Amino acid sequence: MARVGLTAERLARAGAELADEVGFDQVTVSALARRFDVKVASLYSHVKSSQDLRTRIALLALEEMADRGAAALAGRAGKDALAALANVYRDYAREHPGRYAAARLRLDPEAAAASAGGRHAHMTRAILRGYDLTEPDQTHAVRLLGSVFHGYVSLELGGGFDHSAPDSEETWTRILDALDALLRSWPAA
Amino acid sequence: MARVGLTAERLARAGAELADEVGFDQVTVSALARRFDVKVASLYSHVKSSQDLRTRIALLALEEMADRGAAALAGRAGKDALAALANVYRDYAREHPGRYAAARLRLDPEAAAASAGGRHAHMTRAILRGYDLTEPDQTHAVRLLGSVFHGYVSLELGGGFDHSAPDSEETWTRILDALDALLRSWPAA
DNA sequence: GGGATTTGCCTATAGCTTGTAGGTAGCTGC
DNA sequence: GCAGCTACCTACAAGCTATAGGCAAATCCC
Repeated sequence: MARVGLTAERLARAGAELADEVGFDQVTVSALARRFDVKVASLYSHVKSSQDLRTRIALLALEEMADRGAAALAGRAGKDALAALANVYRDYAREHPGRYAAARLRLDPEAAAASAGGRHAHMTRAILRGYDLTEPDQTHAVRLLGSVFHGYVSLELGGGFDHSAPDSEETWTRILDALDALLRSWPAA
Repeated sequence: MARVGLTAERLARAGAELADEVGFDQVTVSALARRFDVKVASLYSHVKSSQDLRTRIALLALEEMADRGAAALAGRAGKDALAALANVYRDYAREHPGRYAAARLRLDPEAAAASAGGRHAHMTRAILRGYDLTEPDQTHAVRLLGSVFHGYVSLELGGGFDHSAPDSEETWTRILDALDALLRSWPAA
């Protein structure tokens, strides 16, 4: 009875890979067991449920994205920082569509609190230090940026911009320009 | 053997209701059969597969949203039109979260072509007639608006803005103001 | 080193879901 | 009123989630 060395950690990582290969909603306990060449029931010693597995993958993805974001923001400010963080999200989503989908999973409050969600919000606020916004406008802007990043990436990943000109790359650049301009002259209430 | 009067149409409608009640990804052929008090296999005469059912719900939702959008846009222009269409999406998503999720389903090209997707793009372009944008900026703007609408609604629905001030209502208003301002002074390339 | 304990993976089982094949009862048209 | 179509049925196969209980490998401890 050879021991493979399963842990919740390894399962989450393998689940993340699986998600990128076959899509997040195709990640099942069964598929993961097959990948480790192990019986399904064995996984339940490490993971509470299918939902628990998904949550772990989501937390992993959020953490990875936050790490990349932090690295990208280091030493940058203003529009430079804006573009850097935006590209982190977009590139991550294109490299790891399954993980990105996982990161969009609705977490229960407890998991959300333990997640890297706070780091993400913090990074967006850091960007806004390069612009002249005070509360509550800063929060409005944080939410706008979050919406655009997530919305664009999600539509692009869904193939929404595939078959029409101009190409997505150009639009992305121009949207970042537009956001920069908007933040520099944010309209008063 | 009482006949219930199942049709693909009725199944899609009931599926949409079910989605709003329990979430789109909880919509199963089995659950729908229970709802009609009918055996599961009976549904397969009307619907090719679980995927087919989901697609029909998605098409229904896209159509409903497009109808609402068209009604809201009638007689409006400029910022008025912008806010009207934006609110259609947001309100629809809040009234019908399951249907909204369905509308985000990735459709195969054939289904996409037969969907109301074209009407949605057309409506967004109609709004931009109130602003001074020429191609390719108009397309960039269409994509930006789509991203913001979808992104914001999606984050809001996910509870992202629930536990922090200011409330989502205010942010939404200010984002629409900001988009209007941005479209009026869209930065040159 | 060897017994006790913990831990990792196992078999077995039950319930739920998707999907197919083939049968039967009810409606429709003539 | 009966022929034929259609709607719904039973039966079944296969896959996924989840739990219970068992055996063996690793680890602890003297």
